[in-house]
Amino acid sequence: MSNDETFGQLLHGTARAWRQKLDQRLKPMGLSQAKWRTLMHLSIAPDALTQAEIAARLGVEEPTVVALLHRLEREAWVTRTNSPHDRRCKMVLLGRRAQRVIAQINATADKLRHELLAEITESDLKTCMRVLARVRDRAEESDSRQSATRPRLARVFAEPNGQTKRGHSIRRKTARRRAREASNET
Amino acid sequence: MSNDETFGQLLHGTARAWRQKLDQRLKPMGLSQAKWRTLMHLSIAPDALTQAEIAARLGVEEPTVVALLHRLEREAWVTRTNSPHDRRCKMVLLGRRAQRVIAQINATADKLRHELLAEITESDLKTCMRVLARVRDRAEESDSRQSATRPRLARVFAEPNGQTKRGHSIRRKTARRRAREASNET
DNA sequence: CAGAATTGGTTAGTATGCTAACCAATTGAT
DNA sequence: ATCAATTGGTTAGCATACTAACCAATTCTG
Repeated sequence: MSNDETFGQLLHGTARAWRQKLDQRLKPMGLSQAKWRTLMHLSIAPDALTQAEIAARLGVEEPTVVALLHRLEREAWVTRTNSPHDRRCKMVLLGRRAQRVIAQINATADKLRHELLAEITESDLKTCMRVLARVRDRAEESDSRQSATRPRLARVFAEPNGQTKRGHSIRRKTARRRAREASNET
Repeated sequence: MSNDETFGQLLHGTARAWRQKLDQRLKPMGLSQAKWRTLMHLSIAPDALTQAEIAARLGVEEPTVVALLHRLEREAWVTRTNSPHDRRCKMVLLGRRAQRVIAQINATADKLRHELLAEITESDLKTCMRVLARVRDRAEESDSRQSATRPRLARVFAEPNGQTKRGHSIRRKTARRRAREASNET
């Protein structure tokens, strides 16, 4: 009773501390975790992304991305243009500024990661990640059915598949399946 | 490279999914994770708590607690009164409403916890928690010194000046230690 | 004891996240 | 071809968290 009890606290506390620390490190560069993650996904993607794709990759809802991109655009990190293929879409592009410093930014995040994970055994880390993935999947399961109107959140990870002819038009469902495969979490 | 890379994502994704799920379950009762956690700490504590103590137990900053208590008070979950011993302090008390349903609320959270942690080996869980605790502690370490004005986090390190005049005045550090003991994380 | 430092609490402003409700465009089904 | 459903994006409104700046009370120090 008291031992499980702590898991939630611990999980949140750790996530919070991690985010806090990363934000602190990125701050001098005018960034935060959310912004950095967005830029990273943009820099990894072979083509420009739509907002929906960004949302999927970040694992957040679209309105969140709208606000996030507003801030990023305001600070000239990204540009948004209408897609010529689908007038509903807006393609998001890295601004020059971001392109210039992206490597440095990623290096910062990498460094922090290695710092925080130093001392952790490879095997322990694996176990931990397996547990986390399992818990996350459990938590994301629909409690019973919740029909099927809007698809739930799809987590997507950057995968360098150079195709996507129409580029911007990855279906959510497809993206989700792909993500799962690419990250062998299932 | 790609395996560590995911840890941050996984950590946040899991925490997010967990919170989301708990919020979803608590919603019918008019609660959220943050509110529930606050009520839980209040119900566990032997005496009324001050806002600073609540902040320490929740592991968040004081302004966050202010807003949180505003909402809880507005919805009649708690009452706040001035401390007779220290005119700076406000004691926070559980309202009748909360007292009545607190057990049910906790049961809901417990149930979710067991659901999400089912299938996880006792040993794996232990490992995972050990890793998380280690990572959190690493992340909370001050990078170098961070001056000395206000203590940074709620996880505070004050002087062992054991006074505690009238009992209600538990120092932050004490609160922190207590929290740790109560959840046997250390 | 007087001034300095610390502590409890608040406000203001910002960042991230969510849901609900909506419009416009595209796709699908008949 | 047309009407319904889906999808991309937005806005509005809320919840939760932070930092910075501040006031008031208490405690510490010289």
